[in-house]
Amino acid sequence: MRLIQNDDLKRQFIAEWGYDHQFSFDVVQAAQLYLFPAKSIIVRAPDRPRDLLYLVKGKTKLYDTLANGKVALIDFFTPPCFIGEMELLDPESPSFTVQAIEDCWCLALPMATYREQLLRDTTFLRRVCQYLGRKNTRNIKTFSQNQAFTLSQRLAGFILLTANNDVYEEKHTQVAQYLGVSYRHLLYVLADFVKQGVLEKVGHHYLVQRPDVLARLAREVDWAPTTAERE
Amino acid sequence: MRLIQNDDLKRQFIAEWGYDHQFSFDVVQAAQLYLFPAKSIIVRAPDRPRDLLYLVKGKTKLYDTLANGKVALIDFFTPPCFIGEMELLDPESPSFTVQAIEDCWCLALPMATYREQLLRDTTFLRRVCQYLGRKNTRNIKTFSQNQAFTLSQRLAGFILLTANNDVYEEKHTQVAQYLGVSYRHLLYVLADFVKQGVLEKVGHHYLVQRPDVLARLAREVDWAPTTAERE
DNA sequence: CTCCCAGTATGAGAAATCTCATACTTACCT
DNA sequence: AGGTAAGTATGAGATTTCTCATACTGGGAG
Repeated sequence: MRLIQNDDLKRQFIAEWGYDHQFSFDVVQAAQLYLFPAKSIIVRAPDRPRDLLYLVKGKTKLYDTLANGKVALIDFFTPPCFIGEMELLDPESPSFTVQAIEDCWCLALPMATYREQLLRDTTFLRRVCQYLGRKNTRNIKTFSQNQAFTLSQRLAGFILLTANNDVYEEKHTQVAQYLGVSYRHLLYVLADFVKQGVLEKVGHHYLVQRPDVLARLAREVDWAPTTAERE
Repeated sequence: MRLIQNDDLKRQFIAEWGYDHQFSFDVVQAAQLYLFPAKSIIVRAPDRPRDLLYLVKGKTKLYDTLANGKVALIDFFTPPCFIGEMELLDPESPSFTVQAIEDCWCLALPMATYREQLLRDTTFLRRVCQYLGRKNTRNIKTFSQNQAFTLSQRLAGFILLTANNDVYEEKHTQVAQYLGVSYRHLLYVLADFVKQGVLEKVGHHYLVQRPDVLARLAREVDWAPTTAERE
């Protein structure tokens, strides 16, 4: 994680996603811009996040650590989107691990300083409600529709979503669980992609050779990673 | 829909679910208690709901009306839970149809009177954020886990959830879509339940003969209809 | 260094589920 | 009365996906 002291870039991100409209006070000064390099951990459960983050560029994934120590993929986020809002608002809420898939830029408000103010800020609270409500609606629609698709279609979308620089290297066990299919079947379909020349296997990861073919397969699948939907 | 003027019953419901803790002002006087009979429509899209409701007893289902006029099942609610909170908080949000599965009791705050006050009430806003956040977390976990189960297991849970007085009479087309399976396959499994004596077919609906068998099948399936989780 | 575990890998047969074709019924419109 | 659309119903064959069995690998624990 690196603090980026570039006010122009910060202002540009703020304007791009309407960050300042999410609050009733002036956050332009208060917010810091951070860069989380690809694969770095943005929030590590069970620690509580130190800042309220707002993802303005990059893709992230969210993990849960199960009681048995296993790690389960839960969800994906793309800009614009809050990170750590539940931990701020709901002291009871479990916290999850968030990892950068590719380089991620985030605007950050330190909770230690702004917690009380945020909890009293009705503009902010209403925004979070809207954000959560829409996310929920979309997730439900997405999930119930996606059940209808075949694994090769859903996997195609998943690979496009999680690959970084055309390198796909998710753990098969986690992916099988996330996509709700057996490990065996996942490997069949992956092998099939390789046979068709869509992927190339290199050691323990895969290179995406034909993103176009994957995109065509995934065409109808509405992956809809979570975003805040700028106003 | 019937207004129930029974202050004792109202107080009892308020206490049972901690309704008064969801707001920073005194709602005990302000709230009305309504009874929505089984199968009646609680909110009809695209109308905006007139009241902010809080379900305290009964089960409801939520529908979306698609562009083509078809109706899609979206979600289910059990007490305690808000109804109409998104329409209150997010003017952009589409509104959905909510129908009572069985007799439903709701506490109601007329939006015309309380809208502004609610939008300024940080206690209420924080509660809704928590409610939406938890609902989201659970939905995601539930959906991704449930993909792994076979239709007979998921259908068993679905029947238990939607049956009223052991009568199951959902439209097969809607259910197939909701559960993400083909109409054909749904009918196969239903026919199988009948053959096993778990269901009995009577005209165009089914009687649940062996809820115990359904419950056993559904045992591991975490249906988790949405609730607010009392504090 | 060896043991053991998690993750990876592959085969074979079984099951769950899908697609397509075809009817019948009911409601509603004209 | 005829026409149409949606929902219901059932069969046959094709695909998708699962379960189980079996091995190989790399890395951490002792």
